[in-house]
Amino acid sequence: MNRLTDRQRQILDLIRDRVADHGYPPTVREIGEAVGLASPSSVHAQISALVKAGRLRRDPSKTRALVVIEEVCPLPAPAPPDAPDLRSVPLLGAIAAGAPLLANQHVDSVLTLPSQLVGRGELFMLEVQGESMTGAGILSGDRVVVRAQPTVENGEIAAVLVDETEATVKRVRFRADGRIELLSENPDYPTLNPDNPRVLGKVVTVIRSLK
Amino acid sequence: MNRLTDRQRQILDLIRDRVADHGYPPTVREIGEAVGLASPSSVHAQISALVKAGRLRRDPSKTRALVVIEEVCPLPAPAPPDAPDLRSVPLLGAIAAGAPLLANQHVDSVLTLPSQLVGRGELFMLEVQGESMTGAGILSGDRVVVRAQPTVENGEIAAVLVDETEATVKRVRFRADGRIELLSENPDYPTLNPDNPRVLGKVVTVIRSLK
DNA sequence: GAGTATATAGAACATTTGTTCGATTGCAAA
DNA sequence: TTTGCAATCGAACAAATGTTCTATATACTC
Repeated sequence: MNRLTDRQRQILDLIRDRVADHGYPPTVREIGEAVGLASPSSVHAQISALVKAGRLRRDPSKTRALVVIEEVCPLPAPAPPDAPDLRSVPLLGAIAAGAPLLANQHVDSVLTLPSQLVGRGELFMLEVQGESMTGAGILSGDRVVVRAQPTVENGEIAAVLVDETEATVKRVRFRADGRIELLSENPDYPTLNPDNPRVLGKVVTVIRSLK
Repeated sequence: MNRLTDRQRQILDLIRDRVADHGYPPTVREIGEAVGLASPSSVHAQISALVKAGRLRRDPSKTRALVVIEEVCPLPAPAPPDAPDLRSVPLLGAIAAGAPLLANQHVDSVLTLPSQLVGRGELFMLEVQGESMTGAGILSGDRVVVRAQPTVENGEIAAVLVDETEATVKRVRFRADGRIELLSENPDYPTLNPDNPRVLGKVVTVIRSLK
């Protein structure tokens, strides 16, 4: 990622300051006045750059709706040595073809969860996209904790790799002929009969954050 | 000085919440939507009353420039410091009539969850019974993490005490006449119009363990 | 030099937003 | 009943505000 320019850093600091001082963020023109930019469009350009750099969040078509995103300290990977009954569960992003599942570059973030909740074994987390499992109470945006294991029982919900690229969460059915069916829990979505499915593991927990 | 009306208190809480949640205060219309006032002028009237009561500061001719003036009060003990970013969330069992909510005898067990997931504030957990919220992806047996707060925004899912005895999880709708409707997310279940509902808090997280 | 990218300015526009005004409703006091 | 008050709504308006477009200047590259 690119470094921020002095002016961008100045703007970021200003917003932080104003929120702390006044309780609400400044407007585009207020920022311009404070940092010496005469045109709202100039500020707008800088803001957009900051948003693209991931340092600022902006709610479109709302006024005064800027939120500074604080840098997460790079945490050299101290991987807090799981307290007695806590587990560190990595949230995996895109899963590249064939790559070892838990390679570090896939880890988006780590959540510490009690083993009471997620149990034992090798764990990882996926964010569910799409509505195909709403019937089972798994909505788009939910995160599922998966226990890595090469197979599951008939009818269990699992994370499955199809096409060697994408992981989906589906209910698994083993047919007598040895093929595997992936059932959606939503009449609008089809049942999949993938050619080379690979079971990544069993979904043991569903977690949803409500906004 | 006059006492605040329920609605005024609700608006005050809402602004506080929004600043904490989003980083910037709501607009007049957003407040109206959240507390069940259809016209910006109604909200405007309430805001003016709050300003006159000294509970709110408003910068004239600025948008979204509301600042809650906190009552100076005897800091209620600064909440036991959990580990850095972990929160201990008690699972509450039956809630007896009128008894203080977090009395120890109600605590069934405690789950340690990352504040990344559950956020700030006073938290507790309930186990959902019944199918009334399946449409929102909340199934019977799920556990919900609730942030204790005296009110929520229109349309949010909350834990509400009805009949002073039982806590239910429902979607809350504020009507203009001041009454509260509790909406189920399941056509087989009715909408409730309880007489003396008490909002216990907002549902911030849903957790399900699969067998 | 020409060409390109970046930063900024200025004007114009569409939307958001706070505010005002008049009308309506419900309710309690006279 | 009438009167007054408080709360609300709906419409309207003016100001604030985010965004877009075009233009200019500066620095850097080839």
